[in-house]
Amino acid sequence: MITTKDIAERLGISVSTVGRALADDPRISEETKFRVRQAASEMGYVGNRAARMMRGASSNVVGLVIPDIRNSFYSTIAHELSKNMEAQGFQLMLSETDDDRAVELRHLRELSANRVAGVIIVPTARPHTESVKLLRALPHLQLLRKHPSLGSQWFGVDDHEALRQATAHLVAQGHTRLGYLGGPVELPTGAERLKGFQDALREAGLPDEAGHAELGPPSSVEYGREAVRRLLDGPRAPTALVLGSVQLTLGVLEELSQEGVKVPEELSVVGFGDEPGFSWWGPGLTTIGLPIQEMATGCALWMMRRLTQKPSNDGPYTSVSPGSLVVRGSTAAPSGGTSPDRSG
Amino acid sequence: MITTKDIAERLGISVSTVGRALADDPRISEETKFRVRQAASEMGYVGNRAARMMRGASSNVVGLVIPDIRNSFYSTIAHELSKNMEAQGFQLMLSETDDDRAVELRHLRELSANRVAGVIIVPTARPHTESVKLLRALPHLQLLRKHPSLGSQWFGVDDHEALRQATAHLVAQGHTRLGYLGGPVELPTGAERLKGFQDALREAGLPDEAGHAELGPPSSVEYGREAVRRLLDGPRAPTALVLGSVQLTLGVLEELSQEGVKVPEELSVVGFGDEPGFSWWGPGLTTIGLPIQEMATGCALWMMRRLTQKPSNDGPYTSVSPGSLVVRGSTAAPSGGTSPDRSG
DNA sequence: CGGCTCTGTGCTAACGTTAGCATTGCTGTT
DNA sequence: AACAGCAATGCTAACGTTAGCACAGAGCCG
Repeated sequence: MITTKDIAERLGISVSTVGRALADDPRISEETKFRVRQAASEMGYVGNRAARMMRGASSNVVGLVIPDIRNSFYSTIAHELSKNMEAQGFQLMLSETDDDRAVELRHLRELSANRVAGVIIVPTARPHTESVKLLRALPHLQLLRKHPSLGSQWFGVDDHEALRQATAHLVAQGHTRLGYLGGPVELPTGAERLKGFQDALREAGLPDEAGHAELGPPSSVEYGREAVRRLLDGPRAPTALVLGSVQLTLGVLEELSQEGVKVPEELSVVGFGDEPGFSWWGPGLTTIGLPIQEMATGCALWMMRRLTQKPSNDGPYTSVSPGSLVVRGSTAAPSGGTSPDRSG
Repeated sequence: MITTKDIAERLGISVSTVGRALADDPRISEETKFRVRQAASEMGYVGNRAARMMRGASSNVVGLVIPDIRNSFYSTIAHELSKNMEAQGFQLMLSETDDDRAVELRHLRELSANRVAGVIIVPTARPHTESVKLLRALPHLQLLRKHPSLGSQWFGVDDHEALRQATAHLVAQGHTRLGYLGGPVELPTGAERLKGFQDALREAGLPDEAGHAELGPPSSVEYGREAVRRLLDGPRAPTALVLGSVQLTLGVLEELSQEGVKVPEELSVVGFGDEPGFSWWGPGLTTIGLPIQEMATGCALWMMRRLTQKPSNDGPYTSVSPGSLVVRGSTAAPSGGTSPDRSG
């Protein structure tokens, strides 16, 4: 690798002068600057950021720690972050945890060793103590999930309200036997979404038995397929189904198509997220649309401001984006059930 | 940040001893090792890789340079790479080019400045000269697209054969007016796919006018929508359509659903890639399935071997994965057209 | 013509880590 | 007793870059 020393030797000048010329220092004559730049370009010199960092310069890398990049939820976030950060000369280090705290810890150790400038993380359900320690030593931002022992900077969506709204939509159509399929309560998002489902039932005056919830790994398409099969084959099969994760929705849709379940006649369905394909699934999937892109952009801008501005504005920051129900054809009144007008 | 010096001072020993203890050097007594590890853990010491790299250690970061992570093609690749590399202690730096050579160059400059160990790249159509220079100074691996002035290590799919097969499938069903929608010929993949389409027609003895190709940005869903509209509204609308990119397929499917085009009665369609949603689109999308996951795994293993083994096996390496046609319901004989048996 | 400023450049130290060589006490051998 | 060998540790330099200070020469003023 070419260093400033190589350039200096070739031109018969000192490394200081080379360094200053490349930094466009006003004290260096234009002629010297020209010769240095010329030589640097010819020799293929590329500054060594590791060395620069040792002299106190900060890294231009931000770590993104997410469960799985294949989930379009997260790939959208990665894209928005990357785009916004590239414009300001920052790079993105991608770390996938697969929702495994051991993997999460290994990644955070690596990110710390590489002295990243900051970390944007979707934490696992219960991060390791060391993970928390490592994160707290860095500017960090939580995304979607919010863990109490981490910093109070958080961007997320209103999970409770989103699921409440989706469930209320079904209840308003007369459903009294509802199923919910989502992530475990150990995850803050899982807990909030389940609560939104349950609260909507309670608000409608329905008994607790009206809602049956199946909870499992939220990133597993396969689990979605299994769970919906179990739900429909069970003794009190629901007439309506609410979903609490994108991947589970994908699994459910595949399974329902394959099994030929008639939607909305036999079963009403409300999905989670709005993927390409949801609009053309069966009669069109009614689903909870989330402003992922806006959230990701906000997230990127916050981190960039935090890293480029002098006064470290570390005050608590929380941004909650509302979801919005996209009504398509997959929801209707239950075939043999109560009418939407349940005034009795 | 805690350094070895801090630990040394606290324990009243030298930095050398601390460094050796942490490296588990056999010359250091077990007792000292224990005390050093204890102190390091308590003080939250995290080794500084920048400093280590200055002493000649190589980076544990590999750059991944792709057009757009939202394309599930690429997110699958990123996932497989990340997973395989994490197991060996490597990290992934994600760079999106949006197929813009200026952005590509900026990213490669950053990756070089950060002294990444290697780069896996899906190059833009015509990378900048400096980009080529930067890449050639690093272990690098091309993915999908193959640029002649870069190294001869390449992982890709047999684009020509995949499109030839898809087109032949339609021709065998009796179609004589076919449309193709794909990326520009400037991209190696675009050129190969178009050629596969054209060669299939030629092999079937069809005249050149039998195939009409529309070429445009392969990563634009919106372009897919526009182009299919243009194609169907044109004077000699095709009875069958072959697609040459995942994103274009997504756009086409959305547009066809929305416009209520009857598939396969009015139009036969063969998609590209096999996304969730393709199976439940209309009558089920006949599509070109690609072994992305296997390819990505191979790619990761190659790079890991290249970076961890001593003899730099830089010989030319090419791995071509075949695609496979997944036949579903979106292809059939043209309604008013020639019969499959065109023996005349 | 001595001393001043100004311009352009060089010297040196420092960042955190590690490898090579030096040093200090021991123990065991002749 | 002298010395070799060994275990455990310390000292120093080096990696590439940059900031602070030093310095040489030129031009200018009194």
